[in-house]
Amino acid sequence: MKQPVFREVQNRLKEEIWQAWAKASQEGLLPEPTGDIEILLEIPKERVHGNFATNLAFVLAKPARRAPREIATILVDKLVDSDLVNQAEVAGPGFINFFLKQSWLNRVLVALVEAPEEYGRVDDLAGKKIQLEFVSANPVGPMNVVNARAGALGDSLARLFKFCGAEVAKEYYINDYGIQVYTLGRSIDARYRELLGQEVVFPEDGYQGEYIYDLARALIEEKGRSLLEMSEEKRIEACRDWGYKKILASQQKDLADYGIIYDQWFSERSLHEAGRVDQVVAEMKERGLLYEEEEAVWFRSTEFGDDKDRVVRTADGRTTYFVADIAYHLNKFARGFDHLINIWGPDHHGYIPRMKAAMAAFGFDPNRLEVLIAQQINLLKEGKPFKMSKRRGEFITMRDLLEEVGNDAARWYFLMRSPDSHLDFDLELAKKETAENPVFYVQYAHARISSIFRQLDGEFIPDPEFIASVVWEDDEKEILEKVAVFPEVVSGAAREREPHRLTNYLLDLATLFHSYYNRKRFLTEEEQLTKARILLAYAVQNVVRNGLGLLGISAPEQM
RNA sequence: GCGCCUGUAGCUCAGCUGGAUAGAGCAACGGACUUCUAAUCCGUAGGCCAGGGGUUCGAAUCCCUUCAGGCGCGCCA
Repeated sequence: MKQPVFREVQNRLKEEIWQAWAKASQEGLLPEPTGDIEILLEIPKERVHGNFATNLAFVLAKPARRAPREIATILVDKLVDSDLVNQAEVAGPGFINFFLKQSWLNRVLVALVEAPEEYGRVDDLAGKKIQLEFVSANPVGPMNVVNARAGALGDSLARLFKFCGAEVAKEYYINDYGIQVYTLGRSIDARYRELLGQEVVFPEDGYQGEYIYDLARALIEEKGRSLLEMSEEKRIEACRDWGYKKILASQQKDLADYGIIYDQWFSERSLHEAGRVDQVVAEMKERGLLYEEEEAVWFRSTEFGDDKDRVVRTADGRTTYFVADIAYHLNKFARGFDHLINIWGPDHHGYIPRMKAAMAAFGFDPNRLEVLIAQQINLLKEGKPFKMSKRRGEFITMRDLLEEVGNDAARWYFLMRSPDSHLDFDLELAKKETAENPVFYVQYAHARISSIFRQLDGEFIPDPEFIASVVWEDDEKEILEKVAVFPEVVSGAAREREPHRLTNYLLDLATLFHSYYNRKRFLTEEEQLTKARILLAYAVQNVVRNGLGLLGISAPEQM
C-alpha cells in the first residue's frame, strides 16, 4: 500500500537532513554520517517550534566536539532548497525546527478524499497473523466490570491491528471443565431441590447469587421435577451442563450487545475430550521436562524463567488447569498464528512466567506469547469502596453497567485510560457524567459536520485540482496538521497496545474543530471559501469517524 | 519476604522512542447565542511531577533507593 503522506514527508525530510550532514562532513565541518546515529524527527509540542524538529545537533555534539547550536547552524546552512521545507531554523539550545510548505497538507487531503474510509491505515502489521484472546470469563455467573474493560480493550486492539494490516482473530476460551463449573452444578442443584420443596443444605462453597435461583426456576420450567429421578451425581452433572450453557449463552448475548463479535469460542472441555491434555503431559515427559516428587508430577518451569516449578499432575492423579492451558496455547500456535495476545485480569499476572516457560519448553519463542493485564477497577459508590463478591452475590455486572451508561460511553471510559491504570469507577458519578462524558464531545463534532453537509446546496465533490489550489489560514493549518498525523497515532496505539492514545487524539481534534466552528462559518456567500471549509470539515469528519470506529464507538449523524 | 501495577492541579487522568515554558476533562470563578446544533466557545485560577540519590547537553520519562496504595505469590481455577 501507499505510505501515508505524513510518513513519506518525514522520510524525505530525514533524507534532506542526511544530505546536509554528508555535505558538512565532506567539508570537514562534521564527522561522517554513520549508521549508529539515527536522525530523529519529533513533532514539537508547541506549534511555534515548527512541524518537525530534530535533536541531531545534540547527538553530534560529543563526536564533533562542538556546541549543539554551532552544529545546528552548520546543518541548516547546508540544507538545500526543497519543495518541502519552507524554513528551517536553529532554536533553543540546539534544535532544528522545520516549517513545511502547506502543499503537504493538500497532499494529505487528496489522499483522504480518494479513500476516506482508508485514511489512517498503515502497513505496520502487514502479513502478520495475530490472535487476541480476551474476556474468557468462567461460565459460572454474570460478567463483571473488569470483563467489560478487557472486552473494550481487546476489541479495540483487534480493530487497530486490522487497520495496520494484520489478519486478526478474536477468541474466547470457555472454561467449561473442572471444579468451577462443577460448583455451579451443585449450586443450581441445591436451589432446584429447594424450590421443589426439599430440605437442602446449600454447599459451603456454592455460588450465592440470586441468579442461581433464576437458573433453577428456568430449569424447573424446562424440565419439571424430572431431575429428581436421577442419582445425585447425574443430577449435578445435568445441572452443570445445562447451567453453564445457559450462562454462556447470556455471556455471548451480552458481548454481542456490547459490539464484540468473536471469531471463535474455544471449549476447554473439547481439549480434555480429545485427549489433548493427557497427551501434553506425555509429551512433556518425553521431552524430559517433568519429575516426580511427593507423589505429584512437576514441570521444571524454573529452567525456562519461572520462579518455581509447577505441578502438572496432582498426587490424586488429576491434571491441573495449567496443563489444559498449555494444550490450548499449543493449539493456538498449531493454527498458524504468528503472535498470540491474551488479556488477563490483574489477579493472573503471576501466571505469565509459567505460561511463557511452557511455550519455551515446547520450542516456541516465548515472545510470541504476549499477555496484557487489564488492570483492576475500583468500584466506588458515592466515593466509598464498593467490594464485589461473587460468593455473596453482590456485584455490578457488565450488563448493569452497560445499561446504565451505554456502550459508547462505557467503551470510551475504559479506553480513555492506559490499560495499566487502576481506574476508579464511581457508580453514581458514572451516571451523572453521562451527559458530560467526553465521548459526546467528540461525537458532537461529527454530528455537527453531518448537519452542515445536510444543509449544503448541491453535492460535495472533492476535486484534487481544487484541493491543490487551496490556501489555508493558520487556524486551518493547525487542524489539518492534526489530521495529517492521524496515521501515526493509529500506528502508535497499535504498537504500544494503547487505544487511549486515540481517545486523547480525538479529544484534541474535536477541540480544535469546535473552536474553529465558533469562529468561522462553513456555509458562506463565497463559493470558493465555502468549498475549502467544507473540505476541511469533511477531513475532520472522516478522521473522527475512523477513529471512533477503531474504538468500537458509533459516529452519529445527529445528536 | 519476593514479584507485578500505580503515585503528576481540589478530583479523574494524559504526557509517544529522554527534549524547549508539564497538559486535558471535571469541579471553581468571569464572559459569549439575531449566525451552519450552546452536548459549543473565550478567559481566569490552580503544580516541590510521592521523597532522596545517580546517569547527561537535557529527566515526569532511564537506573538505584525509601515511602504509600492495589494485586499476585497453593498438589486452586
